[in-house]
Amino acid sequence: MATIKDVAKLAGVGVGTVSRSMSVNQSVSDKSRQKIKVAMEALNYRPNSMARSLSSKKSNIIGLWVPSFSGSFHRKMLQTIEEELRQKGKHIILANAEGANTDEERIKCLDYLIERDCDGILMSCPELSLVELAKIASRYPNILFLNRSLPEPNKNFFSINHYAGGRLAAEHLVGLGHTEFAIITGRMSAQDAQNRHQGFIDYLLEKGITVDPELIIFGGYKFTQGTLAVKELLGKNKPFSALFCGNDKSAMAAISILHSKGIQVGKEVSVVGYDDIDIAAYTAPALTSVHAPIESLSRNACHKILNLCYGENLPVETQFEPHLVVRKSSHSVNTIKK
Amino acid sequence: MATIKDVAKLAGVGVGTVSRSMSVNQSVSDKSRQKIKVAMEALNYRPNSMARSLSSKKSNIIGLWVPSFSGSFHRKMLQTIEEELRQKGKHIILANAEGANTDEERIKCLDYLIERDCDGILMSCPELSLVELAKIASRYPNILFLNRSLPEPNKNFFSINHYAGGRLAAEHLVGLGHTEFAIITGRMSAQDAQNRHQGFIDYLLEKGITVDPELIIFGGYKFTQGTLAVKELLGKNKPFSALFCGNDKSAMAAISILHSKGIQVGKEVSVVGYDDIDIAAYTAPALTSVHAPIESLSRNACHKILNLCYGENLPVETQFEPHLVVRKSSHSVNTIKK
DNA sequence: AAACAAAACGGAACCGATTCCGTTTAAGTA
DNA sequence: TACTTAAACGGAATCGGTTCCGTTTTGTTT
Repeated sequence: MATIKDVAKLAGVGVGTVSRSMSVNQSVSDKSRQKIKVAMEALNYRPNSMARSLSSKKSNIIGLWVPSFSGSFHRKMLQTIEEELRQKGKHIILANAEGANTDEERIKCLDYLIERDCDGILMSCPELSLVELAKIASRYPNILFLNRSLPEPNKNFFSINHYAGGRLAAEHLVGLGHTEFAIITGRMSAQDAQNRHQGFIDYLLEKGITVDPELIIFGGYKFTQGTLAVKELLGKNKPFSALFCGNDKSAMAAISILHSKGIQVGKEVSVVGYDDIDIAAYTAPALTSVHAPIESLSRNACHKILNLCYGENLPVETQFEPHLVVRKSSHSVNTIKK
Repeated sequence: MATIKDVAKLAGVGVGTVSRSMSVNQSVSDKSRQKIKVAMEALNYRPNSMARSLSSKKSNIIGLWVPSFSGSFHRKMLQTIEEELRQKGKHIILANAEGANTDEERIKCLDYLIERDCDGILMSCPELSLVELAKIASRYPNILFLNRSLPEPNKNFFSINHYAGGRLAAEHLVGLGHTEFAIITGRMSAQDAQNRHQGFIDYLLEKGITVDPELIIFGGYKFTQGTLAVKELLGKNKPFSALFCGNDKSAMAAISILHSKGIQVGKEVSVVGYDDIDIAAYTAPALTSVHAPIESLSRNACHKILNLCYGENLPVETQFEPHLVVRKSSHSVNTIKK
């Protein structure tokens, strides 16, 4: 593989000139630029990214920490971030914490990214405590936390107001006249699952409605967990007319099971999901869901990390509000009663 | 940040000794090792991976090219590869070709990986022609192709025998007594979709069964595409008792739509999917599917790239046979008739 | 104790870029 | 034409590791 020296020799110029010719706004004569261009093509020259990184002290790599690839939430995030950073010529390396069940393992997973000299890291970990996150941030400055929030707004925490999202779902169902609720939550060790749940029940409480504790199943965000949770729910043999699910995957599982038991979703039971993933519009019936603006969040986090690591000056927001998308899986309770 | 020189100075040894102490099987006395360890800890030393890469001419990065993150197929692949390579201390960088619709864009996406000096590349592209792949391979030696096959077996092509998989599905349904078939395929520009389809209809042909061309919908692997395809299918108002779907996502969409139309899947209509993704066991009814051993394929491809790039000597297979997993969505046609 | 092989070691050379510094060339002004 | 100033340039120093080479130390054998 040809090096910059080979190019310089063939073009009859110094290595400095070749290097300068590769970046804009550097004073190199058109004549030299042309000679260098010819030489590069003749030698099929491609700059060595490792040498570049070493001398410029920029790896042009951003690390991305995700708790799994399975969920639509993080898939969307991954997809958006990859697109956004690739456009800027940056590369991402991945750490999937799927198998990591303890804080220690989660941090080991992070160290795997740090050791590679990423310029910055985007971390979407719903489970590490805020204390733990603070420790991490002090040890490693260029890190942003996605889908996490602090009590007071912080420029390095990008969050969706899931509490408000939970309230939106409750408001919608109460508005439809429902009074008997069931809930399938995500893993309650995760901050976002807590917030969604809390928002939901807080709104109900304000309206004087309480949910039978037996009808709250602490499930998870996976399809399979949703399946098990609904089965458990139905096993209780207690009436409910509305079901709020922690995310769309578990809502889809719920719809599927309810359907197979001959219960008509959108008529006998209203189901509301969360996240508004791509396929929510295509389930049968189409799923009413709280839309979480993951894409905006991801893009803004990318902007911030670009500002931080490469001196760009892109606009950044850190707080994102969900909104409700009403489809066919939720229906007025009055119709049901008659 | 402390460098190896700082460590050497503090430990009172040469830089060579420090470097040697970091790799096993290098002759360094226990005394020196100890002094160096102490110095490293005192300085909180972490080797600079870029400098390391430059001098060792190994980036320890493997590039991964995938056509999208959306499908379960590639998600599983990504997950397996990430796990396998991380275990070996390698890092992966991603190129998602989601938006790439032309060969040119797909190759640009590949160049994005090459420019980063990956030691090797794993590419799972179902759509580039074999000629195009050959060109790529000649330009860039350390590349393996996943889920692609050549007429004759090739050590750099890792493939699942999808043709046999298609036949398995057909054999199963014919065995159940079905004679009236409908098919929803993947995108026929993709090699694997072609093979699955060809295997299926070839088996039927051998049994003297032909499929009404109107009941073959050229759909896609996405849930949404499946939804549209089934609707189109039902719009034809032609009878069929068995439906073969190009993958599980579209099969799930089919089940959902059929169910909502009051058609009982597993009784009136048998549905067989392909891939056997994790949630296939949890749909209602549970999905009969052709199991594609993506995990094995991915692991073996990792082994091969480790052998190729780092002189390891792991066992490698390149051909993988699918098998059928019978669940509740397929049923004998005799029961239906009575 | 002498002789010798093997282990341990220090340090220079090298990997392939970027950047800084001092010099040459070109352009503009009087 | 002579002088000034800026643009263009060549090449050395640098980034932080690995590895090779020649020397010193250690340990074993006679």
